[in-house]
Formats: sequence, structure tokens, C-alpha cells
Amino acid sequence: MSENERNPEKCKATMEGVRDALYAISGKWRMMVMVAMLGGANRFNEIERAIDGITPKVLSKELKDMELNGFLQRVEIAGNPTQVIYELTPYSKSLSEIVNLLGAWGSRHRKHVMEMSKELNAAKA
Amino acid sequence: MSENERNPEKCKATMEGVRDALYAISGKWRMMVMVAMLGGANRFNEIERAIDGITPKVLSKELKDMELNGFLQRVEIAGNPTQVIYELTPYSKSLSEIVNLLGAWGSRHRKHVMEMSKELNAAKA
DNA sequence: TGATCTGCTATCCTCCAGGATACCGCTATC
DNA sequence: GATAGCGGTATCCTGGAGGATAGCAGATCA
Repeated sequence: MSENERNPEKCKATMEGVRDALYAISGKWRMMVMVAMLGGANRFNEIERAIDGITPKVLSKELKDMELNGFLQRVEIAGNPTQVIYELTPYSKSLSEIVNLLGAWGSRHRKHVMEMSKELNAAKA
Repeated sequence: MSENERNPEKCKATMEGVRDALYAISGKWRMMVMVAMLGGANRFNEIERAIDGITPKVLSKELKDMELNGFLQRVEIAGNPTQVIYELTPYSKSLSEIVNLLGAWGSRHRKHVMEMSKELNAAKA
């Protein structure tokens, strides 16, 4: 099955890793911001529009947290008016791989769940 | 950067996938149950002991949800007393790949964050 | 001259995942 | 007969993520 089968230490290490990962990526919106930015959005209102249902308060918090985590940088471009853009850092690339995997898996899983409930209904009838 | 850069439709599809994935795997405990089971635990109290801090109520709920999602099966083994074991399904394998990736990324990320805060403190001094 | 863009911040509120604690019937061992 | 295992369930409660709504200062459009 897995390389950490019956290996308590590796198992615990994996748990800690997963806990840290969930802490960093979990929550309803953080990954959505990543996806929006991977899709080319890099200004506040642009990102806000790209993510259906997000409020500015929440987006603001996510952007700050993600900056602290090293996923993006807030860049002010002097001028009149001063513009603000958010740029993904090179480090965020490691996360974007996870995001794409997660997205692909999620789509497949959704289909799987739908198949299952279909079968369940067929069995009922 | 990414294959979905400047591709609104792919971007939206990825968002939906990620949303579905988060819905399925998010929460503090579900992945932990996966890891514990990958580590060989397959009975209720065994899993409970493998996961530091989980309460039986929460574990019970997680196991039910995961069964509904097709990740595991509850199997009663007749006898005296009747035993109950939880088995990962073949389908759960797709998830276990994600779990391992997530765990590995989480560990790396933790180190990264620690490096960053070190640098920050060094800069202060 | 007012409306509408930008990039946000401030308040107040709701809801529910998860925590704490207790307990159930059953078996087995001491 | 008491204590400890098993596999859970029942209640009550709290924190904090996130939702709703409003507003602000500056620029620009019409």
C-alpha cells in the first residue's frame, strides 16, 4: 500500500506534515486566490471578481496571510494613482503543483461520488 | 507558469475541483484518519490511539463520512465478541497519493516558514 | 457634480466544526 | 465484583472563520 505502512515514526511525521499543510492551505478561500492568480489576476479587485462570493474583508486577510507565508508579494507601483499588484513568488510554485493536483483530484472525486449516488438510486429502484 | 494562465474556463474548472477537494478532505481530522489507517490502524480504538487528541465523537463522524465518500468500509467480523474493522477501499488509493504529497509538502513548508522567520529575526538584530 | 472606479478597513453577527465530559451494553480478565 | 477492554452515542458548549453591510480617500468618467 504505502511506504509508511506499519512504520509509526514515518506515520507520525506524515501526520505532522499533513497538519502543517492543512494549516497553510485550508479554509474556504486561500486556494481560490492561488487559482485566480495562476489564472492571471493580480490586482485586488481583479482577484475579487475572479472569485465568486468572496468579500473584500476576507480577500484582504487571505492576501496578508499568503504574503506572510511567502506565497505572494504585494507590490506598489508608484504613479498617479499608485497601483498595487500581487505577484506569486517563485516559492509559490511548489504550492501551485499541489493546487493543480488537488483540483484534478477534486473533479475526479466529484464524478466518483455522483456515480456512487447514481448506483445507490438504481439499487433502490 | 501554469497551463491555466489566462484561461478563464480552465481556471474556473480548477476552482471547482479545488472546492470539491477541500470539501472532501478539509477539516482537522479526516486526513489524519487516512494516515493512521495507511499506518496500519484499522480498529476504532486503535485509530483513536494513533491520532493524538481526537475524541471518539469526532472519529465516529469522520469514519461515517469517509465511508459515505467511498474511502473506507466498515466490516463486522462475526464472533464473540463481534469485531469491527475499517478497511481502506481501492478507491482511497487516489486520495492516499494526495495525502503523501500533502504531508511531504507540509514538512518542507514548515521548514521554509521557519527559515523565513529566522531571517526576519536576523534582520531585526 | 455626481457616479463610479480603485484598494482597501471597520463592525457586527451567525453558525457549526470541534472540544469536554459522561455514559451505554457487552466481554474478559484480575 | 471491580476494573478495563471493546465500539461507540448523547449533550452541552465555545471559538473563530467567514458573511453582511457600510464606509473612506483619492482619481477619473460622463
